[in-house]
Amino acid sequence: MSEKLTSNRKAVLAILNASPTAMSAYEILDCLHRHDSKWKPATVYRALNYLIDGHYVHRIESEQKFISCTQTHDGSDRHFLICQQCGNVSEHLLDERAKYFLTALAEDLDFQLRSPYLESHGLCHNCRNN
Amino acid sequence: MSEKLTSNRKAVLAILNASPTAMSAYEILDCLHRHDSKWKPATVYRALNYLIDGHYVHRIESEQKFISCTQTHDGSDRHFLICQQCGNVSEHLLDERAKYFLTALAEDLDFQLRSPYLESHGLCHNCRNN
DNA sequence: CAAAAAACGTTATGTTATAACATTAAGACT
DNA sequence: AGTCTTAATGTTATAACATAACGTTTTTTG
Repeated sequence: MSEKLTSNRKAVLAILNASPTAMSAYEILDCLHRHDSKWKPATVYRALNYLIDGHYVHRIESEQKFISCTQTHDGSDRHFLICQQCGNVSEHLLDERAKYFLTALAEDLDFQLRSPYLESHGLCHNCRNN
Repeated sequence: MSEKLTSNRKAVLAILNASPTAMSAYEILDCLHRHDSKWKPATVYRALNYLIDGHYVHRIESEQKFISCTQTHDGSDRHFLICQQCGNVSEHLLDERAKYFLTALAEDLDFQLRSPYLESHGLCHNCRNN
């Protein structure tokens, strides 16, 4: 859990840790520029890719944004709930029943699912109740 | 079903109709340039957005690509199976059971699903059996 | 300490998508 | 048909997302 990160990677992760919403790489870059103008897109993307490989961070495919990981896991079988109103993203693990269901649903269509994964868009608890 | 399309829209749709795999807007643009150099990105995107609104075409969110629609429907409750090997995309409707399952899965996490929708990545029948 | 590997800095460029505004084409109503 | 209106298009520019390539520095390790 606590291998140590280089300062670049730590800086990028710190920004994502402080954000409940997913951020684009360039939003992260803007944030970093407040402290230091040295940052360049490639540097941010390199840090992000490392953090993603290590499951410190996830990429939300449907939004091309990044969010810090809040779960202990091996990187698969995730379920992201993305609120369309406030932008908050919550991360959950797909349970066995859900994994089975998704796998079987694909199987019925003669398709071998790579690995169960879900991104769901809608309204979070707070936004639903105004 | 058969309102008539302008020539730009017809041209873009014809290209997608001829492709079993999803195409990026710029791949479509390259195709169109073989016949006429007049095409510009904005023209292609305008046609695509119109075709998407009319459910002639879908956008595959996880790939930022476009595919022609093969189902009759109102635009919701789709399930796309995207083959990682050959790139083919097949489109299906989520049945009531699947819609219920996905909605309940979100509901258990205190989240109100916008509308059931799935993009699944894996291996299609052909690629699985080499 | 020397060699190798990993990370970083930097520049450039590739890819995806839309804003803004002028012009043309199409439909609708006397 | 003529004019008014709206829809579609052409065109230019630029925003937003992402990586290639290559040289340098730092870290690891034998």
